[in-house]
Amino acid sequence: MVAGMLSRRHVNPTRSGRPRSAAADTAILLATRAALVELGWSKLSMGDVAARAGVAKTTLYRRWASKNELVVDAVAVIFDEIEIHDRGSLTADIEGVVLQFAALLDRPETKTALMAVVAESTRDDALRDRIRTAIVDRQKGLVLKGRERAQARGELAYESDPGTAARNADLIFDVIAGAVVHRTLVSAEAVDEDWARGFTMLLVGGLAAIQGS
Amino acid sequence: MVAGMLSRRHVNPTRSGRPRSAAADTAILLATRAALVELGWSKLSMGDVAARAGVAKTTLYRRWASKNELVVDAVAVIFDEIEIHDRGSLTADIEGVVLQFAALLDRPETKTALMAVVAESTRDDALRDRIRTAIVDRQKGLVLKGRERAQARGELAYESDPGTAARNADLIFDVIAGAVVHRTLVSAEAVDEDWARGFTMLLVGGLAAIQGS
DNA sequence: GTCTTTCGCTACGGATCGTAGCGTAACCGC
DNA sequence: GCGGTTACGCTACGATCCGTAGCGAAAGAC
Repeated sequence: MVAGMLSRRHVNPTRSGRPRSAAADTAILLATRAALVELGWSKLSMGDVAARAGVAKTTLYRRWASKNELVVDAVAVIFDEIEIHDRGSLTADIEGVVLQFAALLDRPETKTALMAVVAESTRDDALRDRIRTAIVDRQKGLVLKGRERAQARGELAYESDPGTAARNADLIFDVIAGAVVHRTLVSAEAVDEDWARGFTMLLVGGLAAIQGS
Repeated sequence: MVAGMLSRRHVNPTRSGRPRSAAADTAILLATRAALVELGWSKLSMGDVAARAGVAKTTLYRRWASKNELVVDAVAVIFDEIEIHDRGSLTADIEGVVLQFAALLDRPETKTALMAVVAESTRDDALRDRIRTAIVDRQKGLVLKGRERAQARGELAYESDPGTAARNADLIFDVIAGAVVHRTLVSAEAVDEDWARGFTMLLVGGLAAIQGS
């Protein structure tokens, strides 16, 4: 489990004594997400989370050093839900990922938490690293997998230079995730199938242009 | 001035008595940006801002109801700096806007504040409206202007249906702003000229594909 | 059974919030 | 000038939340 893995920082390496309650971990993370939905980020208090989870506030601080890290772990799990299925074509694959990602961002706890954590990460390097490993890197894998499939189908050319290949993957990742996030959170409009279709058309058309160069 | 305009909500409509100090307005907004750079969002306190601005804390609360609204106003001004100059081609215009936007997001106060405010806006409709009018709508104008120029040059076709025209403009806006923001804040990598060139190539290529449909 | 660690609980100092009350300062109309 | 009106700075306050410390009890490891 991701959250457990990440929260084990302050744990004693020697395996003796009373073990930590795994149930408490999941209860805390669940309570955190629930509290985010109801209260939002700024009004979320550690005491409230502890009360909801049915644990003592001190237990909470024994596992997470700050509110930021707690929220990152609480939200990271959600992003594991996205999977890239082979739908037969690059266009269909992209549309699928876009809609899945949009569905995730449609949940109140996700949108609130993700943006709040990103905001804090602009001033906290450790937090940014945590976000990178817990969320971003894993999602970038989806782009790589989708490209692989498209190349196997002959829809995309194999990039000869590994440098440009990596740069293109990063670019595509930022365009997809960025556009969906911006549409959902800043423009505050729905990512429906029509939008996904239009966006995918734009992206696939652009990919052809990039490959030509 | 935008900030002043927006902060006049609680002011008495009758024009009598001692007027509000315009200097205090600018001093407060300046202090807010400075505090954001040094402290970040979560550790920003109203008392600290007041002290930096050389005003009483009560004065601050007389003008802004919450920390959120204050920060929106403090940051909104920055986004007015972006202008879209005619650089002769659609590609050059887009690259210019991308680099300007990236330069803005490179400032510590902008990245921190923008994301924090967006995060809060996911739970606060009034705040979202404020963001929309203060920041988003104005930027969307840049897209419209750029398209107009490209159409005049013959680089883009005139959309016959006003509905699709509006949808396309929104799409392009979300793609540009979203990709730049995501690259800068989530991926945490620089938007340099190389990246801008690659992104623009992708976008312009995609636009051609969209127009064909 | 003993040892070790976590647990829940209570209590605490410190910081910040947002508001109220007061006397003073600045501008308006007469 | 001179009341009327509003903004200002200042102080003080209750309320809330933070993060930590100290305690006895519980739960496994050996």
